[in-house]
Amino acid sequence: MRLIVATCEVDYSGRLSAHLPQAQRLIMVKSDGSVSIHNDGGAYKPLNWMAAPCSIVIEQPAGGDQQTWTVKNKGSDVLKIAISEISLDTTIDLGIDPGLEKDGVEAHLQEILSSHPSHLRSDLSLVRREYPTAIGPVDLMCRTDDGRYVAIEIKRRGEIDGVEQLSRYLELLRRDPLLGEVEGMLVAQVVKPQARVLARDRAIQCVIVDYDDLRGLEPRENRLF
Amino acid sequence: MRLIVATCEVDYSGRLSAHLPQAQRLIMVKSDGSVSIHNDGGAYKPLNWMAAPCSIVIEQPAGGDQQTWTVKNKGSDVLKIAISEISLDTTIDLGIDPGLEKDGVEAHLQEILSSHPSHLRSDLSLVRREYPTAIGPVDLMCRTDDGRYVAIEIKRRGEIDGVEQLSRYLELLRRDPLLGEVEGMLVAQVVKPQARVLARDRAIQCVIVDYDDLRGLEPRENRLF
DNA sequence: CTCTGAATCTCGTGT
DNA sequence: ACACGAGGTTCAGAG
Repeated sequence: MRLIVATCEVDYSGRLSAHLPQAQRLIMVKSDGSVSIHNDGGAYKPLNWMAAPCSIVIEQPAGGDQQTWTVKNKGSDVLKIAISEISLDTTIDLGIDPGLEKDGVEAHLQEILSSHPSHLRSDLSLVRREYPTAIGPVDLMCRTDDGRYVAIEIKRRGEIDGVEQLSRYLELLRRDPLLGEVEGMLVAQVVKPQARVLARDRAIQCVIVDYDDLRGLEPRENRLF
Repeated sequence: MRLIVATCEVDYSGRLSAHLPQAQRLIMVKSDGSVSIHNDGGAYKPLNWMAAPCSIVIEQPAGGDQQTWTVKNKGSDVLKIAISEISLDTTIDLGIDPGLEKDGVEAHLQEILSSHPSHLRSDLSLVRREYPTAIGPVDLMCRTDDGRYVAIEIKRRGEIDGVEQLSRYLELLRRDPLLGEVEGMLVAQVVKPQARVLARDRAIQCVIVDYDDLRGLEPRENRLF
């Protein structure tokens, strides 16, 4: 990884056109050739960047202290960086990274709830996870004690898209005479107001779950915290 | 901005739990207090981060060369960084950034097409941009030579969500007796196959536009390229 | 302020 | 390779 802090001016042309006036910024060049240009604020997203794979051509006019970098990728994206007044230029080999270990996203919610569908409604038992339809799998398919099917969509946050998605599944599932009148249920940690209204309009039940509560349902094992 | 290259081990707990085994990485601390931890590959997204506003507490056991950083934000997110073997530690004041100037996204497409609706279909003329409905504005409302209304949704990429969005608008617009039978049209630079099928099913016309062609429709002015 | 939708999104997964 | 969905998304704009 190469880190350069310098005064620079940047032009990007590709999926959009963008320009950065002259200012001091950090230029990060990763070992895969990707380049990103950071300012000293905002979140982690750089002001400009070029993702790997890409090629870097550096031109240095004889005698001048200014460099021009031309970074191109396979497509028609071009990043031009004019660099002057370099105040840091370091290259360090970081080696390979062992990678990030994650835990606690939608897949985990689905895993827990598939073992405890009655946590959602007392009369439910699991038919199967990832129940297939022609346009994709329903997260959970359950059945009530008196034999009605309930299609369940699990989201971290319940938004309008989730309701639409479940609606499409329901439309297909209800064409299957073996299933009969399939109910719909949207499960999420929070449900946005617009999604709630749309769900109500389509007779889809919304259930709010608490992630910490659900973790309590799991068999105790090696948890990080 | 402070740049540290060091061997570190990281734990994040918050909306999910994540762990980074010990390895050499870049730790970037911006002047707003935000922290991000980068490896030497992948795109610009860091392996772990904490967005501003947040607080950093640094503990250094007496005599040891290891530091522990605890970074917390207002919520319950916590980032713990154990740092050893520092190979770079630099702080540079970058000053404020004049900011990014963009050009060429969906808004620009809409702007050009609102001036040239006949580019989409020869019989169209503009009624108004951002035509209001109860659930949000339609990008363009046009009218055919023989007086029928056409609601147009403009996207950079036509995906299933865009069709759903336009469908909701159409459902509302068609309740208005003053408008009569409103047609739907999805305009995009590319239309994904699933979106195309759904659009066809709902009698929504798809139109592919080429951004470079459209720029040619604009009055020539100061273009970057 | 919150909420909504776009993004040069990035990143995983499955076909 | 491409398509699709999720994200600790981030970001800008509107209400």
